[in-house]
Amino acid sequence: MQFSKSTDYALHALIHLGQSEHPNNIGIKELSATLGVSESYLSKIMSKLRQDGIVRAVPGVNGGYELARPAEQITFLDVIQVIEGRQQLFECSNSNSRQHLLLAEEGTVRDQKRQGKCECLVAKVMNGAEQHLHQYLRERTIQSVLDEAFKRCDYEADKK
Amino acid sequence: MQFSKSTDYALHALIHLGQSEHPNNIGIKELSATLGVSESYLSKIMSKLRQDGIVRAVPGVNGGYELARPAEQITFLDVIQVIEGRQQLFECSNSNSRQHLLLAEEGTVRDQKRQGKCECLVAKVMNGAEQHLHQYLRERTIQSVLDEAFKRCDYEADKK
DNA sequence: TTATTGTGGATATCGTAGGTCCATTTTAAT
DNA sequence: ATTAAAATGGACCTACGATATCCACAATAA
Ligand code: SF4
Ligand code: SF4
Repeated sequence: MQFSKSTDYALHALIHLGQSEHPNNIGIKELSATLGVSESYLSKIMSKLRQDGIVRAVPGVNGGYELARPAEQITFLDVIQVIEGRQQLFECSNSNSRQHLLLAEEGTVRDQKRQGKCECLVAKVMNGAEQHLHQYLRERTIQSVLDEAFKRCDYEADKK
Repeated sequence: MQFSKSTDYALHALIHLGQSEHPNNIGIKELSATLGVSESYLSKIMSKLRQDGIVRAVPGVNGGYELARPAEQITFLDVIQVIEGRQQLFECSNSNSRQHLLLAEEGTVRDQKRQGKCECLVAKVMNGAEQHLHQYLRERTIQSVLDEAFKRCDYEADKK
């Protein structure tokens, strides 16, 4: 149960894009050099981010990547879901077991069949956990990290 | 980013142990039949739970497993950590990159070296998320699921 | 003493994370 | 229009962990 390295890379890449003052785009070379990740691999990740509308990409001379929307509208949850996929944290694997009958919500058996969803007591706890996690990650954006970094920078400057 | 099937099995096994009225222990055969999981595999999982003091096991005739402590003292977090391990949700993979210098806490560089910990801005967000998740999972116990199941049972009985 | 039950090591399979390479396509600059 | 720079996507590779099985052995209560 860990976030993949790709998520790590994606977050750092987006932070770099967000902090950049350049008017022009940022190429994979610069990103690769900054993060210390191979161009080949990083480009796969950037490609995913583009497909999901997190960044824009332009090929050709002086091309590169830029954020597709303001950094304050790119949440950690967005990034994580693009890279890790959107499967649930917990997916029941044996809803046909004997035990299931005791824990599943009898009253909504028909709803389960209709929607393919499972609202048993175990899943309820786990899905609740997932919702909490998502809520937290929805409140953190690329911009919020940048803001904190700038704040800290100012503080360091003041000391001198 | 998903919990493993083993975690699923472990939770269900513990719920079965907790709900059982039997004075004697419950063998792997019964657990296997109830959950619909092979004896071989399930015994591995039970073994882990035993090593971490969640259940007690006794071999021999009429042996089996029982909870090592009351069900209200076995949290979801306990179970998950035993099965999934205790690695962090997020572990930085390139703290030597150029970018790291901008985000890491300059003022505590020496602390980082001493403790081997990383308190940068990205990790701060992710570790915060993990703490939230853990807090939620600490508040749910095997007993709390059983209680809800009983409550629902009574409700169903009332309707009849 | 013995039948029963859990333990742990060896082994197998399979999917996926992590990564590389290259041919192709797209674009801006000239 | 040409060309060089840059992103794209497919093929391919490797290592590792999740899932699972089997069996010899240890422990225990009847
Ligand atoms: S009780 Fe819930 S988690 Fe357990 S088998 Fe049924 S649906 Fe799955
Ligand atoms: S900023 Fe944090 S997450 Fe990023 S490389 Fe440095 S320590 Fe790792």
